[in-house]
Amino acid sequence: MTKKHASIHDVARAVGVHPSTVSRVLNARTRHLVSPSVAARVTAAARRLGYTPDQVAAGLRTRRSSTVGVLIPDLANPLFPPIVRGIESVLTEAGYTAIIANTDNAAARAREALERFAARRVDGLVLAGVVRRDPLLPRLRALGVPTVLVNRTVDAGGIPAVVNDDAAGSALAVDHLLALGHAFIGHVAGPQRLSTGAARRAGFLAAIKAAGRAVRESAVAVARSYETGAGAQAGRTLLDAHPRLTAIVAANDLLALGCYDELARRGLACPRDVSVVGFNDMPFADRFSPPLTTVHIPHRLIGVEAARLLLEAIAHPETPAREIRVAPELVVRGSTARPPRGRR
Amino acid sequence: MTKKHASIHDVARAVGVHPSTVSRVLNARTRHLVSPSVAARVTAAARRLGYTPDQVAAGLRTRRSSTVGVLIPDLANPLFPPIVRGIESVLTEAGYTAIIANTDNAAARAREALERFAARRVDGLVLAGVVRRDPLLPRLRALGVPTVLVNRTVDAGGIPAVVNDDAAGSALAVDHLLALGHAFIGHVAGPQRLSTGAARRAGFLAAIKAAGRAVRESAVAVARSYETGAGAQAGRTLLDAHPRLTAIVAANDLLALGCYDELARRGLACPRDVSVVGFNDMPFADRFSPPLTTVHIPHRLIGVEAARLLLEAIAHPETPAREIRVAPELVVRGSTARPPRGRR
DNA sequence: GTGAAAGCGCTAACAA
DNA sequence: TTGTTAGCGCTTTCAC
Repeated sequence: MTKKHASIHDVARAVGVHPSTVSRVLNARTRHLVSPSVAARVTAAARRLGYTPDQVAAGLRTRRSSTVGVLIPDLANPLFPPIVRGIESVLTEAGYTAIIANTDNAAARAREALERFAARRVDGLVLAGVVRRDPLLPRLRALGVPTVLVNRTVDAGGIPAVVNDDAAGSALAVDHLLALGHAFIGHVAGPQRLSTGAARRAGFLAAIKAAGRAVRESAVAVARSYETGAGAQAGRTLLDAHPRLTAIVAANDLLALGCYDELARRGLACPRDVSVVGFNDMPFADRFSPPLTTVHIPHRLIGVEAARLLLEAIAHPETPAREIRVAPELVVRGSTARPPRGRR
Repeated sequence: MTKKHASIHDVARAVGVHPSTVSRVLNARTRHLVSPSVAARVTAAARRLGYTPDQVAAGLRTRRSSTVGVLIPDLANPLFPPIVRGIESVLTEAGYTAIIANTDNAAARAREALERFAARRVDGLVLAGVVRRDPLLPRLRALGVPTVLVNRTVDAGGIPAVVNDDAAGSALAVDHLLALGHAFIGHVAGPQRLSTGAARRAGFLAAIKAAGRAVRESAVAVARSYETGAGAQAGRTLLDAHPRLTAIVAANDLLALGCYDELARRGLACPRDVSVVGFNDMPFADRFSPPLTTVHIPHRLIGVEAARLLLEAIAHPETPAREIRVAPELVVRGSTARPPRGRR
């Protein structure tokens, strides 16, 4: 807060009019209630005095903070900036200010952040990092703040959400590999406590089945986290169990990168020996070696839709929750090719 | 803002005590003024009623919003998330909430964001995207809000700033190339209206000179922006003018990537024919093809230092501005090698 | 150690 | 069309 902002009172005195009149002029919804000449003088005085309405004080009175809390796991994870920008763009447009907090996937930090949001009386909440059975749920319900989930969702339902169509994404990856002639495809799955991990895994299995292939549960290795190291380890498990595997669908790009590492460690070439498909299409995935074939998710759009849903929920709190599922697209690059001869 | 938060008044009534007493208990600085027994009952009632102090209302009274505005060009630029996280971590620790706004390098959007910050009565400002002669400067001064610059700085001085030691970074890159035996090194410079572009360019020239080599201004091509395409174009200019160049220092990693592209277009191999050094060490630079040798900047640390400086400025507004320069490090990877035979 | 009262800057209901 | 008044939830000075 700075030295001394001019107040509505200062403007009123300068014009020789009552403060409420100034308020009326400044508020678009009530400006027509004041005579044009006075309005003009008020506007002029406000500009001359460098008057900036105190939005916080206004919020105290109107009981709306014009503020939205955005909870994400980690801003430095390349997945989230586009989502946040999408959210922010529509929120700003609507006169809201987004407040961002990182949880680093720690439940305790998420809880603290939620309490800070509550202390600021946010008008709404966007949660980008929930787990399927999120411990925050009861507190959320108690708070009664309009909330939208984005990117990941919860098992319970009842909260509006905007997510990628993960099953469709897995199918895109599997069908691409099948079309290339791969007969034996493995899956490096993400953590199953996350909706993305579970949905991509289920989608993978369903797509294999839909193609009339044998579904072997052992062709799926679950990674402990969405990080490169975990991907390498899961890749190793998979390849140890099935040396004749010719393709891997990874549940995200980092896991795919881990698979790259494990393949290199074994002296296997990608895509010559084993094809790899990622998930997310993170920035610069086209610069990897080899350039990564991956399922592109329109992250910014997901953020935009989430913010719109939230504005809706704020305006009409009783509207039943709905889930928006956004369609992903396959981006074919250099990490997939036909399987080696004799392994089709 | 949600349905009905319990207020300090509710707590007071529950305990049968005056609201001011509740306030005293809740405020660490005045708690000792109230008897232990009453304090205990107040605390219990507050917890039972689920009372969360309204930080906004408190701010109205104390004239401190406990809020800091952070202005960045683009959150989706991998440079900024680590800086923001660094800022946020120390600000949160100190009880402040960061509000982020993106400018997309548009002066008009920066101005709007600044006004929104002013309307929220932020206690401080962190600006990450200033240009050397920033048009925001006069308005900033008028606002009188404690401000810290980060990552880039302005020519005028007088505002505390935390930046990378760009000259030192350029020297690191040049010396590395010289040590490898390169005799003719070019520079793809960043936009000169940005302090980083100017400082890295100056540092490059100075390092060449310090090594006793001829300084040719024409060995520098200035890119229009810090984007891949601009890097490719500048690289082309450079290589057209000096086909015998064996190494390029790029003013950031994206420009380096552009150089990769231009080299590929010419059928030149990196690092066999031409070595390339980047600047920033962006995430996954080690995954590029070839893995990028680059000047690592401790972005998170820079954010941390900036926030500390801001807290200092908020606490002691009259402290003279100082600039903190953080030391970069060279990370040698696969994009640099000895020059081709006959070109040393 | 506790209560009373004023007021931060604004909006909104009611009067004139 | 304009003025009056009350109060959002909190902190702080002053009395007791």
